[in-house]
Amino acid sequence: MEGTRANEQIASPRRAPSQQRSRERVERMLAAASALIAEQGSDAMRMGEVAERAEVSIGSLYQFFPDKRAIVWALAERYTVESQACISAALKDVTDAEGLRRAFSELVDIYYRLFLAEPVMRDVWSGTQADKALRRLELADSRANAEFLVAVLKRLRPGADPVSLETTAFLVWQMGEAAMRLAISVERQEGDRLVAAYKRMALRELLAE
Amino acid sequence: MEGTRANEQIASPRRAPSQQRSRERVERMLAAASALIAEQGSDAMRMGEVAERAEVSIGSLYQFFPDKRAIVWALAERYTVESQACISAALKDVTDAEGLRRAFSELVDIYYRLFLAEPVMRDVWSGTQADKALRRLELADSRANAEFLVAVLKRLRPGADPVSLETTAFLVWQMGEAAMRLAISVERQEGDRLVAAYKRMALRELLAE
DNA sequence: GTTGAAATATGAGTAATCCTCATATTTGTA
DNA sequence: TACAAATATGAGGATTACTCATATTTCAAC
Repeated sequence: MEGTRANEQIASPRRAPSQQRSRERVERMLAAASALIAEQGSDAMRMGEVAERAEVSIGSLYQFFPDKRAIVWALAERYTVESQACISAALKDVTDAEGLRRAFSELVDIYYRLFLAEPVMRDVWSGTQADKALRRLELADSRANAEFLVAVLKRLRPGADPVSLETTAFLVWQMGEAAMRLAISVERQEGDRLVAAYKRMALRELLAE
Repeated sequence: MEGTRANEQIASPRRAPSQQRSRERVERMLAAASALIAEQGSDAMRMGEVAERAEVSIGSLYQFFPDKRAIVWALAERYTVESQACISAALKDVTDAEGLRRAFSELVDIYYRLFLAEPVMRDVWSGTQADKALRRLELADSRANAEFLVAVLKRLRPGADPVSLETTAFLVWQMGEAAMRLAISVERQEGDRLVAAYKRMALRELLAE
């Protein structure tokens, strides 16, 4: 809302830290940013504050991050990589309906817990809705995750139209993210109910026909 | 991202225009804002630009809108009121499964067309994800809309647990909004498929048991 | 050990933007 | 006509993302 100019492209890192010293400092910057986001949200996070808390100068911050969004993006990427591995592992060996039911259910639980526990992730995920470049990246990511589901569905329903399976998987996946965002922004008890309802709804769709 | 301070409360209008002259000017301000949002998004919209295009001074703008978000919110409210009437009308007289199927399907189509046609609405709806105050308002609104669905479901499944119906309706509704946002941010053809898939999925859930 | 180039560090300063406020003008009414 | 309330104005205050000229550190080659 403030200095963000056209909100379109994500700039590439200004320079990758190559020395031990700078790598440590970049870690400190990310840790400081993470703490600040957890405390007050990425919107209220001030670059000067990040620098101060990381005990580096504002100039150093910009040496490695081209702009404010790049910091948020760097944090988001960590979660992305981590969860992709998790998803792949959970769905890799599913071969029947019962297996899908179990794996999917567990995956949803894991995500839900993650969302509840990590304020930074929560913030970053909400932010992706408004930031066009982040949104595109998130969609690409979501598609990649949906592919794991598609692979399972192809095994379960060999005759089905591939495009239709893609659509279903992508939609189910995005609905899941929306359900999580919703669940964490209401009372815990209602959130639990919503997540459970999403699970039912998604599985009904995935196992249909 | 810029001047937005703590992103918490929505300030009330500074003053309601009571004279003919000022009412017209406020209309011009809203029209200017709407045009600018359509062109470049609310994030890139500059208050100075709104004032200039509305041919009023920056001071006049702030006479009636306490801050930038208030303008977006004023525009959002118009859509909200309008669509609430539409939803109510569509679902009011539904009494059987086939009726629900038809009404719901039509409602989704209307919403989808609205999203496709109105860049301002699109922008505002994405914004609600990041802005906490707007988000709360949107959730309240969504709950109100879901109530219309609940009323229908209670008629269709008198024996069902009311809390469960509430949860289902609220979830289905929020999923719908997420599906719309998703559909309009991909290629038109894929968007159509996603909306159709959402319809199937939602109806399967609404008509289940 | 010296040297020099590349990497890194610094923070005062620039630019952009939201919003305020003291002041001036217009409107409606007694 | 007089006067208060409503409305209009725009220069300027306050923040904040981000730049850049300059200083320091690292490290490899000799």
